[in-house]
Amino acid sequence: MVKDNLFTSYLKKDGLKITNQRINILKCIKLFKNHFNAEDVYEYLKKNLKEVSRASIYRMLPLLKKDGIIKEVGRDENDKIIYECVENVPHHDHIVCIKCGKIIEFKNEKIEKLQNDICMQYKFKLLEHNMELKGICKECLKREKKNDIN
Amino acid sequence: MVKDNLFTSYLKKDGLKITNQRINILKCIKLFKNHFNAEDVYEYLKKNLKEVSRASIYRMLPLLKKDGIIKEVGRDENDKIIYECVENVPHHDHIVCIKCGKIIEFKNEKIEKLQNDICMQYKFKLLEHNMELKGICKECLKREKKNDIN
DNA sequence: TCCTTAATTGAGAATGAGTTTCAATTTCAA
DNA sequence: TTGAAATTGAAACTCATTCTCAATTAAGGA
Repeated sequence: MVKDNLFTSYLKKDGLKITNQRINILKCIKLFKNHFNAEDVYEYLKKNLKEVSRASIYRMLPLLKKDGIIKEVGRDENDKIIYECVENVPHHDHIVCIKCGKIIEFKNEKIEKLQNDICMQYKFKLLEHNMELKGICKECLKREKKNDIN
Repeated sequence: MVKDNLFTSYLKKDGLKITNQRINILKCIKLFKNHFNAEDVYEYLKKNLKEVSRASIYRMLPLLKKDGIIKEVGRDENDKIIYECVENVPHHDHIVCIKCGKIIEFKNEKIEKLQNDICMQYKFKLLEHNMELKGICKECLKREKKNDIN
């Protein structure tokens, strides 16, 4: 038997049964202020004496993604899916340096507006977007120029 | 011994030995006008009597990606990495319906301009960008409304 | 052309993230 | 309280990708 609380409403709305495992997974992902993967959830719950099987976690994350609670943001170096909790991580886009890996976060209202316009034009209801600019940062450009004096 | 041709220049530039396998892989990916994965390359070469081992293909694709010949554009339903050959697929962005999977391709000059401005501002040399808008298409919205009359 | 050596290849084994199976457990509506 | 249906977890499984290593090959110098 699980008491009613903030976390149950999502489960109920989605027609999912309220189990301790699901509540614990939900509580856990709300704690991550940054990116996380399935293993992070497993480890966190294990350390905090709320063991949940990996199977349940791997079953839950795609559901949470489908419902927009979390967002898939890529893969890490071990090919694990990286997630972020939407309400914990305010929306932003990324500029990534392909040389040194530096990441700059930014937000541009004009682009967001244009994205909305485009979706209107195609009669799409826009729910989210991902934008990643890839290039070379100031420092790496400097380094490259130096090395060109061969 | 492999004759010099259009495909060898890239390999030479990168300090890679010119092998028939590499030439065949290069020829193959230049033929794909759309997305492809490692298995597509393997199957194509097999059918065309130019068998190359999967190992060689899986070794080659990350090199081609690193050098900007091909681009990683996501994962398919079997979790295979999807690539596209940069010079074969003119630049565009995507609107994806999260309900039915429909993909619309578009290009917006204003957004491209703004992306450039942003990179200038952060002193980044912009090389490429990925933008994906996710939402619900007209048809799926209609279907949803219909089903709401419960 | 012939050698040498270092890179490359391919077959098959290994890896590992994620999925599935199924018996046992739990939820929850009646 | 009860029972159908959903959920769980341990372990087996899947399968894309990577690794291993012996055999082959490219390429530069003699």
